[in-house]
Amino acid sequence: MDRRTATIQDVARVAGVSTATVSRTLSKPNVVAAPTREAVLNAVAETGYRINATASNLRRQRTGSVIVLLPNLANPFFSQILAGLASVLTPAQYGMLIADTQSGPDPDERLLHYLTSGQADGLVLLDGALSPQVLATPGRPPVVMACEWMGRDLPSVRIENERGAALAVGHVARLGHRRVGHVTGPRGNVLAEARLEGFRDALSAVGLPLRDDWVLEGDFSMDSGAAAGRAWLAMTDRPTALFFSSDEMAAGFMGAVQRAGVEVPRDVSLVGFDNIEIAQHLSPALTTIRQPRTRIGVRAAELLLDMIDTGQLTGPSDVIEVEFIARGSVAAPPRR
Amino acid sequence: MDRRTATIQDVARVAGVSTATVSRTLSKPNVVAAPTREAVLNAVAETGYRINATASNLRRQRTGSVIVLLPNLANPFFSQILAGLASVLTPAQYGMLIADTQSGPDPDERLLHYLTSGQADGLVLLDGALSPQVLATPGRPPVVMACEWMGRDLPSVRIENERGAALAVGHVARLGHRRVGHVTGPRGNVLAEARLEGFRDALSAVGLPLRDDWVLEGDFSMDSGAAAGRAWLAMTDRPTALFFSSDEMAAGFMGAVQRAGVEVPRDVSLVGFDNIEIAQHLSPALTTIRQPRTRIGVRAAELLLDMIDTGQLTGPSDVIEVEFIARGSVAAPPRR
DNA sequence: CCACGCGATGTAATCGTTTGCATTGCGATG
DNA sequence: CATCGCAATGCAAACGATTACATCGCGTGG
Repeated sequence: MDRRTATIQDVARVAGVSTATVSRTLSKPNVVAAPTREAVLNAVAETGYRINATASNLRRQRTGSVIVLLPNLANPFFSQILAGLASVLTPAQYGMLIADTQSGPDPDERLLHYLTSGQADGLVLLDGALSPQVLATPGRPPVVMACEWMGRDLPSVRIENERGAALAVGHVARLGHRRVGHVTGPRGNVLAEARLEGFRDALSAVGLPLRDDWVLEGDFSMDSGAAAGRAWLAMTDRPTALFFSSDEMAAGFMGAVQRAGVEVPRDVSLVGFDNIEIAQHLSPALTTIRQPRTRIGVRAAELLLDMIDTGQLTGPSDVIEVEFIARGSVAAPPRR
Repeated sequence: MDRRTATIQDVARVAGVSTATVSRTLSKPNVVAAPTREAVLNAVAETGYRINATASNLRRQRTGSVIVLLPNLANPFFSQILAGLASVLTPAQYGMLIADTQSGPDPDERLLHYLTSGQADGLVLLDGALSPQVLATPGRPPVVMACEWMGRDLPSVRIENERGAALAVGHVARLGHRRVGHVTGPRGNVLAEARLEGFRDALSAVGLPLRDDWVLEGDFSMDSGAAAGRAWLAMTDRPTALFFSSDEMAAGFMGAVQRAGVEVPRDVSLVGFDNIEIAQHLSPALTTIRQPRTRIGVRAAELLLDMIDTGQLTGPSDVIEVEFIARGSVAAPPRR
């Protein structure tokens, strides 16, 4: 029928009112009289009018979208957080723009770019490796850190990393393990540090020694877990239980040592962190710490929308509980 | 310094030129004289001017972003495709808007919404379950289907599903397996159908019987793979090799039967599809068909940008090669 | 010497909404 | 009956960029 898409002018003409009335009917229906409202709505239906978001945003000095910055899009770890974010942002009529900090040259550069570009009403940061001082940018939009976090002054959603480590260590200690090791996340990562810290504290809380050679450095990936597995195989004096900073690493470790003939949990007990989907499907199923990633996304989005609505640059932070999940990868230590 | 962010007017004033010249300097630098250009660029630097994307888009009748519609954001399968998409869209100055078709009420409704909303210059569909007739919308933006696809008239990027199935079946047949089963993807899914078709054809090509009771229905998920594992355990007359429509299902199957004491590949051989990251870290490592998901995303984005640039609603399709990856989950069949 | 062409820049309309302010009409109140 | 208040609507100015068209200078060829 119409060659171009209908504008508010077309609707106004068809309904016999001004564009102002059309706009008001759509945004605050209660201020226009019932008959008028009906006429406008009919005209909208007749013309197939869809509000032009760009024009609306320009006039209202907003963008209608939030940017989610994450370190690595290819990492499935973030998918569920994204799903949580989307489940809040979409109903609230916000678009979710995804950007990868790794792919470009300098991550900080990218963050700065997005902060100043005015392309978003708010940012969600899933990358804790970005430097805090960038956030001093004047006139920047509200920012929420999810999952990883840095400055204590920035609103954030995080989980009980230390408590997760304590649950893991407590569990294996209770079963009689006295030789407990840890595979960390990447150096400098806040989550990794917190879990390492929690591991250390938990060890001393249950009176076990902390042996530096039993703390292996990983980077959350399966590959690094497999590397840790090979390192463990090469040890002469091995820990009997290991706590991993991520399920991925635990899975990589398990595969590596199993292929070398080691039996889990008879020869070594493993505790992961995250409860990713594969955990329950491994053989043996992986004992782990569950962190509700969807909820992290949901809460982060809620916090951000609050800040956008109120125009605040600060806001509350939220800590989400973790849960210990006992499965088959842990048993009493082998007898010497 | 400035309370608000600088506009093009501010730059024009500082540089002592008109806004038109500023705009031209930024968009087509070669048409302005060198000294003027320099003055403008200095003014831009001085004022900290950032072009207002919303205003620019309004005037240019575009949005600067593409929408990626996917069935389920929480499914890590899509992360790498997203990464591929982002790696092309971001450098091309396009924002990537992510939307989930599952979360809303009616997926078709959602698609229609995005097609008519004018919020994007193009769409990438990762969900083949959407009905084709929706795409008849007049004035819709260009659409590319990635990975899953439907009408043959829509530009798409797909992979050699049939050939993947043939590679898998050929491999196990060559090792002597004569009892080969299949675990499918969800009924109605294009990928699942193509792989099932390829499986059937491959069987008859190598002269093996197709037994309906050896074709189990799954839905790509690990859970459904584990269910298939339990079904296999309950069979009195079992296939000795299985081809799975996804690695997830193969992993779920493997875990389930291993926990029941079955040894892979001694008792049963498994071939997956996708080559997800975990495949090489399982014990035994999973033999599978690699599909380069990042490249799927890259190609889809390239096709879409081409269509946007040329204003075409049609375009070429692309088929991406798959590759057989031999690992430890396949061996000769057990002796009877 | 004049006209013409061309390169560089300015003027102003335009994209499609939203919204402050003015206007209108009508019932209520003094 | 004049006035006031209020609800409903219209008018028109933004929002900040892009770009068709006009203008201006200047060099060049007839």
